Amino acid sequence: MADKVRVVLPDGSKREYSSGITISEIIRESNPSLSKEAVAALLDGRMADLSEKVTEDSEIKIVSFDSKEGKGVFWHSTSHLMAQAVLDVFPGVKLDIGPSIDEGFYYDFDTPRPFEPEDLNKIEKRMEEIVKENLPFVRKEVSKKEAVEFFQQRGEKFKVARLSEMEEDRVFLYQHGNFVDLCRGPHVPSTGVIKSFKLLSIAGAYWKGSEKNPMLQRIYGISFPSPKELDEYLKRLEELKKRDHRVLGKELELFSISDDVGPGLILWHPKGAQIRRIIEDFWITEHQKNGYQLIYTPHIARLHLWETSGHTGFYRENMYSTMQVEDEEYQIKPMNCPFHIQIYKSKLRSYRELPLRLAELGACYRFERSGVLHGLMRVRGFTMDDAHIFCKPEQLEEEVIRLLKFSIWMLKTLGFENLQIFLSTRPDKFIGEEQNWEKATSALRQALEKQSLKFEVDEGGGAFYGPKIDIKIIDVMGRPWQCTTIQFDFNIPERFDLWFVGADGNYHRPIMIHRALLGSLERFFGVLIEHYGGAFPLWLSPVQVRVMPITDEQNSYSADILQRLQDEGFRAVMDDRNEKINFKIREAEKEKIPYMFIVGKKEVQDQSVSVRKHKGGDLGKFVLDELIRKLKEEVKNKSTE
RNA sequence: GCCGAUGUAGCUCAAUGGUAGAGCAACUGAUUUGUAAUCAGUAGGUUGAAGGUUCAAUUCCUUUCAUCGGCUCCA
Repeated sequence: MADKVRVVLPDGSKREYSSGITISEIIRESNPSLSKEAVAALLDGRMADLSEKVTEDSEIKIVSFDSKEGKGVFWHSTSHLMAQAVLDVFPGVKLDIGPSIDEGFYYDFDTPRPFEPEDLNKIEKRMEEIVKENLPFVRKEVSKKEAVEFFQQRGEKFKVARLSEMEEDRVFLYQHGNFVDLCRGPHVPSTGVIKSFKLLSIAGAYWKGSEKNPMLQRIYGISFPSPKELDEYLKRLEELKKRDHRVLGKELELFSISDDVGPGLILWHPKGAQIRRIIEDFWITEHQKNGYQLIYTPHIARLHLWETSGHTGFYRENMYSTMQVEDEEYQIKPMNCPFHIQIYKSKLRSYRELPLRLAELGACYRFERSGVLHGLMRVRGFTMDDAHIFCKPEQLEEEVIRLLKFSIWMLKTLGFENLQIFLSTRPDKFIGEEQNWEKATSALRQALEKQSLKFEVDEGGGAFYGPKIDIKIIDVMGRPWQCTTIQFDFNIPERFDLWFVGADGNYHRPIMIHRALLGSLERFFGVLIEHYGGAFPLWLSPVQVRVMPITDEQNSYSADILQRLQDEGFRAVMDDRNEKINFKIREAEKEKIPYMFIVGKKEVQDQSVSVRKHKGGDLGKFVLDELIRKLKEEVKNKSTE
């Protein structure tokens, strides 16, 4: 081992240190301000503890809370901190694992009795004490055998079970105080770094996520380097609560779910239905412009159809039971594709007809387990904005390019600028020819690359019947939602024995693409509500203008304005109740109506309108004609401002 | 489906083993009002449902339905 090591520092400069110096010493010496930020380090690109010794020439980068990795380290360390507190407060509890997640961390425990909400306070109190003790996290390398013995002795059967599945011979233990956990690390230097945390919820979670395994108790939490950041995070949670589509759906009278009707079944109230209708009209018009033909298909079909499609096999658990009609079994549809295929099959198809694009807003019913239902986001009855494209293999790529363009344009028009694209490739279990998979997957990839779209590859994430592209939209709160899905299907054309006559006069198998752009109208509406926080842009808003006379002397003038607005095609209403203008404004603001037209004596006198914009305050007086022109422009542009 | 929590007026919430109360909303009346709540009055409940314990249950117990947070799954 050399006496001296040459180290490339985070700022790119090089320095010499005596061998065995720790990373944190180097950082503290070379850049004290960085040392405060650092939660861990990258040592030659490998995640390392700050306490790790440097014994070779190497490059050091710091990992701070600002980065994804840094957050992971910080949260993971907090989960250890919490686990210690849990063991201190509830002796006899057994440990499973406690990773960091996208937002925060959790730890799974095996407990004699479930945790109660008050337990979280007790655990938090103990955590605070441990933070004050500022215990260092110490890393120790041991053989797997030693680790097994150690945890066996402590009765940590889940740890032992997980260890026995690991392939490595050498494993790492992390200790702070009397708490020892099996862990790859790295960790923050000491418990004192974790200044600010909150335990958020308790949940049951199956061991290793499988229903066959026993259920453990999971505690979720979040932590930050400063109380201020925690505060901001909790405020964000509040904001999310306010935007919750279930809350807004009720407040704004958009939709409801009735016990008497059944869980997961949506009642669209007039205002929600109005928005849906606008989206549907938009969708229909644009599909027609884009070479789709609209169709309608029934809600039920003979069970036989679903046997042919294969759904009774691989999709059975999501299907409702059949109903008996004149000694025939009928099935309510979980998908639209078999119907669309019947339309394809209704006559002999020529290559000249391809690509054939059949589109339908089709209502589907799927059985979802009671525990997974969630407002509009996860329901049992929903409307897919579905289409099936039948094409020749050589048309694939162009078709996918068209699809991507169409989908992205539509999502952006609806207000979603940020998208995430995923390409899912062949899973282990698949049907169809391997070379077809190759062709199709490369068509998808090429289509993405030709438009220089950024995408992630989900290896093996495709359906068993074909590869796919998924597009997720990122809403205004930064959350991803799955919408568009473009899936190839090698299965169904075979099963239904689909053909077209080629230019060569021979029969050929068409390729089929399933696709949905918005996903389902229900889920998309849910996302839309949360994205806009219920304050829809003018073109979507169920009520666009509310005309509000100040006293009943202006009622007739207001009625004229209302009539004019309605004649011009606006969704306008009048509030001529015997109330103060402040009160009317307050209600209109709460209902998030985009424009309030206020008319009093002055406006009647000079035949004008005072305009107030939702959240925008008083815009001043306008001539009605000019105003109508402006608003029409705003609707036409589908402006999201 | 599983684990836990919750379920009281349209909404948000309170209360006690002795037959439920507030604010907002609704309705009625007064008020004629200038950019986020005018005042007064009236009405509103088989306390999610069913069963049990008890002299007495909204409260305790059992079952059930639904919702919420998760697990699992997905448009």
